[in-house]
Amino acid sequence: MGPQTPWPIDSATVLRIVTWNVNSLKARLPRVEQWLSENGPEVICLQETKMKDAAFPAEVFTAMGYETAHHGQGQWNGVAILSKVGLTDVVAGWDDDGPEDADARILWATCGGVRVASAYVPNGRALDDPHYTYKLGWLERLRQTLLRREDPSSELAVCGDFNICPDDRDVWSPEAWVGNTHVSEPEREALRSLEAWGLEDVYRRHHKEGGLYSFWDYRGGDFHQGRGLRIDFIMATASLADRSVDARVDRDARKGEKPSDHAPVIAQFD
DNA sequence: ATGGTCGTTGCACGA
Repeated sequence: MGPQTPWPIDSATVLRIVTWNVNSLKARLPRVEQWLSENGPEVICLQETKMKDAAFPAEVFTAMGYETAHHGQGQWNGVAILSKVGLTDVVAGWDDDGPEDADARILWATCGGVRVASAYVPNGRALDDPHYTYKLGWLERLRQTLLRREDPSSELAVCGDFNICPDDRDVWSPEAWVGNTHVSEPEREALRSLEAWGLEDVYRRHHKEGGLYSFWDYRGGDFHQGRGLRIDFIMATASLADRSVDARVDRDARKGEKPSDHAPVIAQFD
């Protein structure tokens, strides 16, 4: 299935939500523009834009029919939401009473009646690295934000790069990843805690088998060797997840000239 | 995974 293949077939489409870590929107703009012109999802969440708000090419997306919101900082992080079905009530960052977070990693907006977050969860780097503690704290802060501000019975989707493999099906070699970030029990427990609040991994609802990934390291020919991880999710509340009719990863977007190391994850809702 | 690349920016670090 190439990006030229119509998906979904047509007519019944009400809402398609996409999440895509683009690993620099500046470097990726030609690929992102091309992909949007071929796929035209109603809502797309981007991560790792790696630019300041002033550099965000809103006009490119406006010309394609999208309203946009961007929360960036500069050379690292940065998240965006593009929507063809309205974009209101934008919240950039945490907007709580907690400590300042220098990293631009989360952005909220309401699109077509759905509360949407674009999230770039910290990588963690290593289990003994302070960044791993930051990662777990960041995930708990997300859970607290959901508890305090959002209603699990509403239609809501937290979309993004979670930098966690929920279980061993999501890792190309669980043996090779023992002792690493992305697969540790505290990270997996943090993800389960978000599920306990009321979120569901929409892709996993529709695809139960292993070996289905959304990220492949640039190094070592990992993509062509099939060495990937599934770490990018559309996490939806039950009322929204129940509307989902399918989900897929566009592996073709990982091929070709100057690809991101992540592929877009797409969920379709009736 | 031993590392193997690509992105930022600068001569190193993050993923």
